[in-house]
Amino acid sequence: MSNQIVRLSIPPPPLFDLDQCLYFLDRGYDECLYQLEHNAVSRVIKVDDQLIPFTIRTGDKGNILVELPLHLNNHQEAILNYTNEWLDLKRNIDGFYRLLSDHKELQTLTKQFRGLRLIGIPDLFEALCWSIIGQQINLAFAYKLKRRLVESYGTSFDWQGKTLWHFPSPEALVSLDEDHLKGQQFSRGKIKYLRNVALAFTENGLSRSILEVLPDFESRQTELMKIKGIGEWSANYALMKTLHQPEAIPFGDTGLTQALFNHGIIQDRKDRPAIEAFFKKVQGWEAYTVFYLWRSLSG
DNA sequence: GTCCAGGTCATCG
DNA sequence: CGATGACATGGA
Repeated sequence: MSNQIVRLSIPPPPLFDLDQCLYFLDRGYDECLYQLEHNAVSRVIKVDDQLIPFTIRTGDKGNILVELPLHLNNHQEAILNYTNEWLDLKRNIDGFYRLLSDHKELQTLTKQFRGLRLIGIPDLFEALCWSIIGQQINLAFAYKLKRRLVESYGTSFDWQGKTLWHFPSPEALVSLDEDHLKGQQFSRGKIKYLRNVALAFTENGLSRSILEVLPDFESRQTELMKIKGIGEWSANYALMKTLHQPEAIPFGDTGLTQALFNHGIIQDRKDRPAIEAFFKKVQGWEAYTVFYLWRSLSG
């Protein structure tokens, strides 16, 4: 009955490799918002307050296979839209590869990670909260904190023997329990900032679509930085991961400066003018460059 | 114990 | 404006 599955096959766009994307998703961190198996990833999305589970796996001939429960078949389109956003399937990244090929230090990335797409965080609220959680702590710890937040305030759906979690809603985090989160090793600062972000959504009407209507990168950045706790790094991180805004560069990011240093592009990690000068050379593909540089950190 | 980690804010000159 | 310090907490 309800455990029957529908399978959809998506032809892959040029310069796309699902295995590269899955490999990026599986860097050894304790991720709680999707579950990886061999050649597959499963998660839930929310449509009109209903949780819809699905799995993306590699099919033959490089095709992308999307699976969903038969009784939720009416949500096919929402799942496909989400998949397109999440894995950035609709973008022609020819220009990016041409640019990298011309770059002495970075051309190796086009071979190493061929077909990798900018894996996004389509939910703006989640991206902003994740940026706050990740501020100034190591990633392993950040994932631990995120799991605690999600399992305390999020929602879950059981499918195919898996419990799939969805990130908490702004409404759920507005009324978060400060002492509880303190006991879960959240700092006072992070707790306050998370609530500020939640309030921006519930009280001030912030949303992804509000942001999209704004005319340019700077106005979106300014809008996000009105929130106490969202600085330049967090705003740009969210714009990069949620809107795939090409010119979003998370300045100050330790991973980014580390990677630029590793590739011999900068000598001094605090030399912002040198970093800006480098990114001028990849104009239009800054976010993609950042993403590939991050990828280069984990082998 | 020390140093660092996918920063941000308030407070100075 | 740019510099500086406070904040907070686990992991190597």
